[in-house]
Amino acid sequence: MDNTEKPTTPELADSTEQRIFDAAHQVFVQKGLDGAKMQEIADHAGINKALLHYYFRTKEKLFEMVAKAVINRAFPAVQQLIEADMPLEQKIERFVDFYIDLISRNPFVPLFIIGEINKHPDQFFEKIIPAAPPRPERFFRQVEEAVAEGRIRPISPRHLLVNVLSMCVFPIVARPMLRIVMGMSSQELNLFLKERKEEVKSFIFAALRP
Amino acid sequence: MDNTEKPTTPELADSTEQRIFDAAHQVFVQKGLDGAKMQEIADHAGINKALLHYYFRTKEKLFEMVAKAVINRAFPAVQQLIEADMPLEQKIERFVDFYIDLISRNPFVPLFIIGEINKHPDQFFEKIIPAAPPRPERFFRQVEEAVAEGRIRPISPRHLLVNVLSMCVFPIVARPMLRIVMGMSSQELNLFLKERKEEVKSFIFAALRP
DNA sequence: GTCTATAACTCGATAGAC
DNA sequence: GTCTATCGAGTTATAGAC
Repeated sequence: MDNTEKPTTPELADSTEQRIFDAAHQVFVQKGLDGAKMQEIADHAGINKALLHYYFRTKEKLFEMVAKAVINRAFPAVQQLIEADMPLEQKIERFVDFYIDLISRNPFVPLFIIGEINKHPDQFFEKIIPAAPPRPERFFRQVEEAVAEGRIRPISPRHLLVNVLSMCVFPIVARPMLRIVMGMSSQELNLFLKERKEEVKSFIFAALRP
Repeated sequence: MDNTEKPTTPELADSTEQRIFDAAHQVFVQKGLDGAKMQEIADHAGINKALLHYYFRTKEKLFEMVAKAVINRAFPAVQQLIEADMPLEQKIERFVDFYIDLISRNPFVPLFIIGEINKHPDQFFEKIIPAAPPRPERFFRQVEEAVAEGRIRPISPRHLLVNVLSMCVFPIVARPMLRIVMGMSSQELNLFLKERKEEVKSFIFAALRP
């Protein structure tokens, strides 16, 4: 099963360049810079190794473009929602639904970002870091207001955001580890992950009761 | 700053073999099988590349030993606590404290386990998987009892365990990503992570109120 | 633009002196 | 046990024909 979302720049759709880029995206995200081989990317794209270099010069440059695309795709989606003009409770609900869907469709992406930053911090912080990182201040203010109004119990807005993120992202990313820790089969785990949206939302709202 | 816990088999402490193993542990856990280079391990250990092969034959064998050590160090600690004879509430408190400490001292370990299972599932499931994985059934029963007694509100025991795990592990593992998402400096992030133990515990107990 | 062939290089592994 | 030197496999990158 491959549920990786592939990026598509519309004007170049189905061009050789795009096919290479999509193949590289898939392979790099799953195997990382070191684990990915140019031959494997070429095979996935259905073309010859030499063409990779014709279009992208080096493996590093190709990786750099893929990594940038991944980052610039992952963060703005979150940003939009988190900055939206919407009551706090509704925002949290939508955030959980949206984010669990997003990660489920791209289960390797968070691991890719975190792992590659750990392995190649220089390249990442020099060349790839996003132009416009999310600005969660508005969300933070909404939480503070809700606390002041007594609608929710007192809580640090940052920790709330991190708690929500953690419960959405971690179980999907850590799938293989959960199987071991909880002794679940692959099917059991899939069922379990399907229940997550509702479970996470009710857990959060239970914790926020005044 | 390097806060990686290095394993030490006492009788061999400071032997060349142990120095190599410690170096390999550090490098493999941070960079994974593909990213780690034998030269780098040799440099860390302060000896020559050839000695690595003298003591451990091949890179794969060395990796295998390190991976086994990591697994057999990570899981039993969790298992003990989760199976302990202790009231649910106290168990959760201790679990959060203990686990956040453990991961803080070994921030790369969860990522290492998850990443390597994704990249080399065969090797992992054939050779490295622990003999005795955690058995969370007792914890699950305790949760069910507490629910039945009305001490806590109804909740799926599995999801509770995963929520606790997620909130403990993810923020530390995803440190570099959090810096971007929340726009924090390195110091701010350290402070933030120090507050986590108390925040997580109060969040969980708030969610469990009947 | 795309391919085949091959050069250049990286890295794990071995031989052999000490 | 430890080192230097080197080999050989696997990969990235280039040359050159079409």
